[in-house]
Amino acid sequence: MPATAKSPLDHRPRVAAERRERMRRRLIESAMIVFAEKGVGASVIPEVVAAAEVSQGSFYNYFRTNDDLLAAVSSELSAEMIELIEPAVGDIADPALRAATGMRYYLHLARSQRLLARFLAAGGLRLLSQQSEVFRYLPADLEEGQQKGRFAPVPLDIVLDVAAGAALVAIDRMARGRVAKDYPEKIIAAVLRTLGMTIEETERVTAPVLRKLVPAADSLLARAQARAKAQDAAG
Amino acid sequence: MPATAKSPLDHRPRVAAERRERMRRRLIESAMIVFAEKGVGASVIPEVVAAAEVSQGSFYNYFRTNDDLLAAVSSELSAEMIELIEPAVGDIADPALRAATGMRYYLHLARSQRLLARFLAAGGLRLLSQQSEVFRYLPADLEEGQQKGRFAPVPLDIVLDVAAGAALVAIDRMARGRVAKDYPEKIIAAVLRTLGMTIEETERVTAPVLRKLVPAADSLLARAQARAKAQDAAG
Amino acid sequence: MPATAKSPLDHRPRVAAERRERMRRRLIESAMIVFAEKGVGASVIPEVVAAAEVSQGSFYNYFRTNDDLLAAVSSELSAEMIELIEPAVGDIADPALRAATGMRYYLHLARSQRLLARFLAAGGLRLLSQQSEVFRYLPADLEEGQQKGRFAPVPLDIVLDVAAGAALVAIDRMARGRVAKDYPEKIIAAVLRTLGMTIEETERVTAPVLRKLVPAADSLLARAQARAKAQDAAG
Amino acid sequence: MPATAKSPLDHRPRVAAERRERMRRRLIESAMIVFAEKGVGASVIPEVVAAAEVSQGSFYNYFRTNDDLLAAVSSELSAEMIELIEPAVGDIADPALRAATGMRYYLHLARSQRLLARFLAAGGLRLLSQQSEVFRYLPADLEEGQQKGRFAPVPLDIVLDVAAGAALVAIDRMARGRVAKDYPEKIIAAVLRTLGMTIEETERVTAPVLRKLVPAADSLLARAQARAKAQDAAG
DNA sequence: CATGAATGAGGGTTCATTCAT
DNA sequence: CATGAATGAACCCTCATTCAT
Repeated sequence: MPATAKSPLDHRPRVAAERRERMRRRLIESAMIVFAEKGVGASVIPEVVAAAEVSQGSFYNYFRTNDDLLAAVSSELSAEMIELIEPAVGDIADPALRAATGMRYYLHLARSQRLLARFLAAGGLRLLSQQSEVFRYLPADLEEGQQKGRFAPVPLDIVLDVAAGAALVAIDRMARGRVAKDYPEKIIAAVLRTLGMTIEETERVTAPVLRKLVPAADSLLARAQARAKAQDAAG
Repeated sequence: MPATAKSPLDHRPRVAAERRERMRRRLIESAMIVFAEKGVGASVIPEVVAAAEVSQGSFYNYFRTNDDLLAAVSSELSAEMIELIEPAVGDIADPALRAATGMRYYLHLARSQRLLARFLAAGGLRLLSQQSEVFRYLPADLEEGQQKGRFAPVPLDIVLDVAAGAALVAIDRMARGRVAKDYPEKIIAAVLRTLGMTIEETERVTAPVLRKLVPAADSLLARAQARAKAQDAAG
Repeated sequence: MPATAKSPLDHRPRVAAERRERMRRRLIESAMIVFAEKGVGASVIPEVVAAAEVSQGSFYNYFRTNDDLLAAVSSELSAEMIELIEPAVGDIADPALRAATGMRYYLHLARSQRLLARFLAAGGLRLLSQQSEVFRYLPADLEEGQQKGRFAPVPLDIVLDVAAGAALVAIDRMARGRVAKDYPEKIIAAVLRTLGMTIEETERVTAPVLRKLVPAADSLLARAQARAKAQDAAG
Repeated sequence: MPATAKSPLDHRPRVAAERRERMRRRLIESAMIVFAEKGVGASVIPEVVAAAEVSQGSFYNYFRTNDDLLAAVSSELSAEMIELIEPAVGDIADPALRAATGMRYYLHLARSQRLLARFLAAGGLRLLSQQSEVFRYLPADLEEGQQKGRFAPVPLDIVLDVAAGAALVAIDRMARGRVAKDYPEKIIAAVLRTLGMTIEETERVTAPVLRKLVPAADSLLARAQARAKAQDAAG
């Protein structure tokens, strides 16, 4: 068949695939909201299908278990966060500044997207492993920083544990209520001190003004946040 | 009536109260094990009554909800941990050494008592607030240390968040598998570095040999751990 | 598309709705029988699902509570009774004769349908309010009769209370055992005497031969009665 | 044993029997209140023992089933009502006046004792048979009245059914809310009309002022009513 | 594929009753 | 006899999952 052929057999599957994709995204959005509300261990399927306005039966055409759904939300979020943050930090030369900035973006994202914070806090330790996507860049940055003498020769696996824990508690705090605007910077500065940086140095690398990261309009982050807000306003 | 004659009204209620107390402890032990296995959000009552070999109905003579039970386990554990650790650190004069030693004991306890680690990890963020009993002493130690110039003038609330997060992740790691014997010391040293201590100083205050803390034979810690081991061996 | 082609979207929902309706009726039938046996305050759901040969879970797709179910049975019965009786009395000109005949039909229906009597007796005072549907026409008849001088100027609200109570006790008696064929007439005559009618007059208006009211074959009355009889024969 | 002997063996059993009797009455009081609140079909034992401040186990030393308890309350109430009403009507010569006055006292008692009304209404048809104690005198009065020509030659069993039903509905109405002071008289007048009395005659026999019947201070009626009121005021 | 009713397993809870003390 | 803990049956209800249409 020539590439230019536009038979119905070409058209129908495509629109079907698009419909399928839209439905999947609707389910994931709803799931993120429900997980954030009820916790990742809860029975969410009924609420998710209600929120997504899909039939019970259809759900199983897309996901097989609760955990499937959680994994889908989680990996989609990871990907979107990386896509937002990576371009903003990838070309920073100084590894210390790069690590600090990446973590600042991460926490500020959670701070500005309350739903994201609530979802991540709800996931807790359980998501830390899957969220490792987000921490993908940190180990390399820390090693490079250490090799370049920006950090003291401390054990980096330990620092990574502390950083993960600090992020988790920080996100939980932000999920629960408002925090000061520079709360993320203070947390990150503390983490950087575990690397042996001086207080002045930590202040310096957490000082630069960040860009405002705004999720694409059709992203999970944007859509779910919008729906959650509408819901809060209504209910 | 001679003074030595115990009236039945003195004896009967006492043995009844003792029986009741034993039953309650059996349930709490079982609950700790089941929570550690299935998570604190799960529906544990059926498994708890099975493990305790009690009838479903009996359970409700002691606890009304899952959360009641969790709170009971949690507060009993808190109390026992404090009772173990506090005598061993209470009379340390140097606040930095005191804080470091307290945290070391806390993590080593979790390291030596795998069940405890699994329970605390299962509780995650949700238990951090209730476990605050354990962190009761830390804020005061940090403030005293800061006033005495042992720590840099960093924001202590931030350090507390980082410490909590670090402990949480450390406990989770210990719950999942074996770690090096000095893993707790390395975590604590990292936390102390957030207070501006030098690396040498952090090594010094995490160096002293600790006593071996051993839970009383009739404590929740000892009994549950014993039962969990027996269970592992059997099943 | 030709006009005769029924789209699947026309057919599928219809048969689904029909199946749903059949299921609902099965449950209501079973409920009427069980309520009549065990009383309207009892826990009937397990027996109803057993009698209807449905799963427990299915029940909750149709009714949420015991009271829901009772209300459904009750209102369906009310509607069916009105549908049977109203055509037979609606066009009687004399309000006294109309009231008397309506009440006679009501009691005779209960007399010929033992299950109905048992259900109504089980409901007792609790159903009187909901059964008010059945007594919908009585107040108007009485007022009209009073205005036309057929009845003495007695307080009608009082007469209505007495009529309701008399009907209740009569139904209870018929539910418990056989009564004479003219028992309803005697009860109604007594009620009419509270309106100041003479004995001769009450005999006159309760004398006409009534049609035989027979519930439609697919009505709740007919189906439940048939099932109850089959059950009695079997058990 | 001479009548003057006062051995301990004479004293101990007596106080024991008195204690037993007091406890029994406490349980019956509580039961009357709980039945009135929750209905006679409900599970009342837990609430009754709580209200009576007795242990669960003790309950079974006094009553074996729910129905036992209900029968006890019912028969005690019957006896007390008869004891109150009978002396006030027993020596009325005219059987019509006697029947009317007896029924008036009955309804006025329920009107002034809200708890009594609520209990009787809760019992509904189920209590009518046991309450027949109360209706013990009515059949004889009616027959005597009929023989003496005070009533028309109507079937008295029918009148008794109507009277019972009227009383039931009247009591239910009084249990639910306030009614006019002469509501009982109007109901009774209507019942008397079923006996063929003229309106003027029914008014005459329901006109006499009644004594105020007041239950003895240690009666079930008085004590339960007092406790129910205290409860209402408190809760 | 979408739908939504049907299912049955499982969890939560109450309650009548028994029994050791 | 009083007590109150223990029991197990029974009830209420939710939910994941399947399947006919």
